[in-house]
Amino acid sequence: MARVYAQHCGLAQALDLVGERWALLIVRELMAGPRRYTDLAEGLVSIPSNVLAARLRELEAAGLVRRRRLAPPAASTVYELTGRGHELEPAVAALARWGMKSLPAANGSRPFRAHWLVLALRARFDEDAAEGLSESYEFEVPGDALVSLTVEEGRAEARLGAATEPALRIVADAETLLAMTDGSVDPARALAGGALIEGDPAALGRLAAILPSP
Amino acid sequence: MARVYAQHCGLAQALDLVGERWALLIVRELMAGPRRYTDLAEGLVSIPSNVLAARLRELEAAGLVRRRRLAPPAASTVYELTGRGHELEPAVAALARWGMKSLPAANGSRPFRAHWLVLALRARFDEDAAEGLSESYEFEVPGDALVSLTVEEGRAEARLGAATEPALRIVADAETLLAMTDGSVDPARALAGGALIEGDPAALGRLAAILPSP
DNA sequence: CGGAATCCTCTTCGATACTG
DNA sequence: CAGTATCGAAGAGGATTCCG
Repeated sequence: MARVYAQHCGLAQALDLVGERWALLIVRELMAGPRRYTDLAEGLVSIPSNVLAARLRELEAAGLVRRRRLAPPAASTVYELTGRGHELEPAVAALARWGMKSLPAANGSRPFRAHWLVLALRARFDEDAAEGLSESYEFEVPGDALVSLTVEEGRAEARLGAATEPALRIVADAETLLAMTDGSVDPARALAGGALIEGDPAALGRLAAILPSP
Repeated sequence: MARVYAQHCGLAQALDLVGERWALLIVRELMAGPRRYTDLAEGLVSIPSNVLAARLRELEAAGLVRRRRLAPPAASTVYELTGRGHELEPAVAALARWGMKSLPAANGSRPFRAHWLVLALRARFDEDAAEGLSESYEFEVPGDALVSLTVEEGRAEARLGAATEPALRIVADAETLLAMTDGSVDPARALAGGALIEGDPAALGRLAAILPSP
């Protein structure tokens, strides 16, 4: 085993498992659900194919990722997080929350993917501000991703897919949506920039409250 | 700038700043307070000297670490976290909490340092279980570190140094203390193994409650 | 002795091309 | 679609040396 810290420290142990380059970004990709090899490559933007293959092997060996062969009609292989892999979410969200604060405003020079919204929403969500709240929101990038944030009794779940009876639907391009959830664009400015908002206008304020600026 | 992800994603941004090998472990070392170059090298156990120098330069350039020259009597340079560096603590604690779960029981084969207790205590501390509690605990490794955990109104602070009027003092070797805070050894077993416990016996139960197994 | 810079080797990464 | 193969460039690891 090469390049491990092998120290009796939880942080060092975590980094021995997911500290290598690209490893946590692969976890990010899988947080939104199972994905195929090529989807992963696309979502990771610039990962060399050999490195992706190597990391998947390592993460599988570490018990964080599982590969599964889909049933015949869709004959394809997908990768998904194991339970242990899902347990990384609080740590990944905490890192994302920290990183957001120094993220340059979206200006088109950095690539972004609509499904990254899932992590951004989880990272931004403020449990205290959402106390007692129960409603859902839907975000759509036409022709790309559909992301929903469902709050139940103050607990949030962000995932790919439609929301059931969302109080609010926001349709915009990926750049605008990511900028909104990063806090660099507020809903009013996004609206002016071409975003389409449907639903209860008051829900917009509640949404802003439970996704405070980082 | 080499090897950056440059993606519009908080996690990628965080990893661009602290994702390189050794970077987060340097943050771990500095969480317990300012340290000199040689202290860092000792606490990181096996870091090559050139890599430590390079990382410190990068972390300083990123605004996470500051170098400071001490006043004449102690004429020496120390490194310390900036405010932005301290903000990493929740993320580091979350990673440590995750990593602890798969940390092999302390068996002497992996190096450990007494001051890692500071991170271990912060990672293990359970705010919900500590609600309303106010008392402090002191951990000592004779001839090495003195660590205190101070809980005030359910909020914890772990740091190097003595506690004021601790409800409990535990004196043991580093291995035993780290194993205790990892949850792999319970206080009763530690006592049997030679740990010295002074203070209110009931405080031992309260301590175990606010540091649940990972 | 603290705080590095240097030299060298070895591994990994990044980019691209290629194959079952 | 799901990887493997190849190859140059960059970093990590280890030991040693240098400077105040």
